[in-house]
Amino acid sequence: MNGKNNPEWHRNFRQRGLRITEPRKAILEVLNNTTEHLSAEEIYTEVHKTYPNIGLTTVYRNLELLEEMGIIAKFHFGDGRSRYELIQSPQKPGHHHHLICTGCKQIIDYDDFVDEEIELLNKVEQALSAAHNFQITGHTIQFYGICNSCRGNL
Amino acid sequence: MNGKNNPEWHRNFRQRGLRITEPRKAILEVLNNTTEHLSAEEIYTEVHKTYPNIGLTTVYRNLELLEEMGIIAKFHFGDGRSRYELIQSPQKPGHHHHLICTGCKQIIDYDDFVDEEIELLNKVEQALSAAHNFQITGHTIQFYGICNSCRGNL
DNA sequence: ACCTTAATGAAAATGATTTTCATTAACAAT
DNA sequence: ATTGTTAATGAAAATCATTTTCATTAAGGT
Repeated sequence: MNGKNNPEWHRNFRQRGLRITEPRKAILEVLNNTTEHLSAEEIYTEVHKTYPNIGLTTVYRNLELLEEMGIIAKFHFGDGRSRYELIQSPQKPGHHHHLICTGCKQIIDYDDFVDEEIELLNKVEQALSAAHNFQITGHTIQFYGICNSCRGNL
Repeated sequence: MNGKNNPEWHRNFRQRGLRITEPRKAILEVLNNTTEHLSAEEIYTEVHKTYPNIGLTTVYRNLELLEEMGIIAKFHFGDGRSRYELIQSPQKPGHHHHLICTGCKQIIDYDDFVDEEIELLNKVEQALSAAHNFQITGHTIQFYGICNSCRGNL
């Protein structure tokens, strides 16, 4: 059901003594096949189609797990719910950032200038590490705005 | 009680037909005198000391209002509650970004490299505006990491 | 001092996420 | 293949931040 990359996370899980379960397979399956930034409930709804027994709690629990394993990233786009994205998605560009329409809430992945952004981020990261004695683990860059069609609706 | 900058927001409010009320004065007073990034409840608690009649609802309502008036900014630092900061704070550097410790949740305002960051952000902003036909209204840059003492606690 | 109505506060409602707990099912050992 | 251990699950209840409702209060123009 989800091709050759199975072994990868299987091994990853087993090393930690974690089990390969149907809900886990189904959740990763959904994440693997979307270009969107799904919320827990949206993932639940999607998984539910092929695995009707799934519980929303299980989705939450596994998203938390996957996040701390570094397999998915959790985002806050200002709509009051967390959204999740596979860090290595077959459906997406590599390192990208997000552009959010505050009107219709659509989220656009962009990677124009990301190289430059990352270069600067690295520089800032080093400066901050040194100045504040932090071990930097991640960053967030987002742009907010109003898309073309939402502007029309004003 | 809060010096010479009163007239400023008073005028601002009155122009919109909004009233100058005790709760509003008290909330702005608190925001004016902190270097922290307070949540609604923290603001409520603080205001409550000098104005015990304040309601949490009123705090939320006014924070929303102040945000849409462009007087305060609302942030999400990943601890599940919104946090607020005066955009022009007498207690803070001008345009700054945030460094968050995921251990103890402390938030550090930094402005090293902010000029460079902003320069790049402007460039990206223009590119994104053009490419996606967006009218960009804001951005978020944050770094996450683990501070020195939290690293010790691991 | 009076009126109009914006603003408030308390309580209830909502919505996302977490916790609890009894049941189920992975999978290591047999 | 069968079994035993215990990680994982699902349902229901609990929690927590935020929003809504609605009757009351108080700004501030008259």
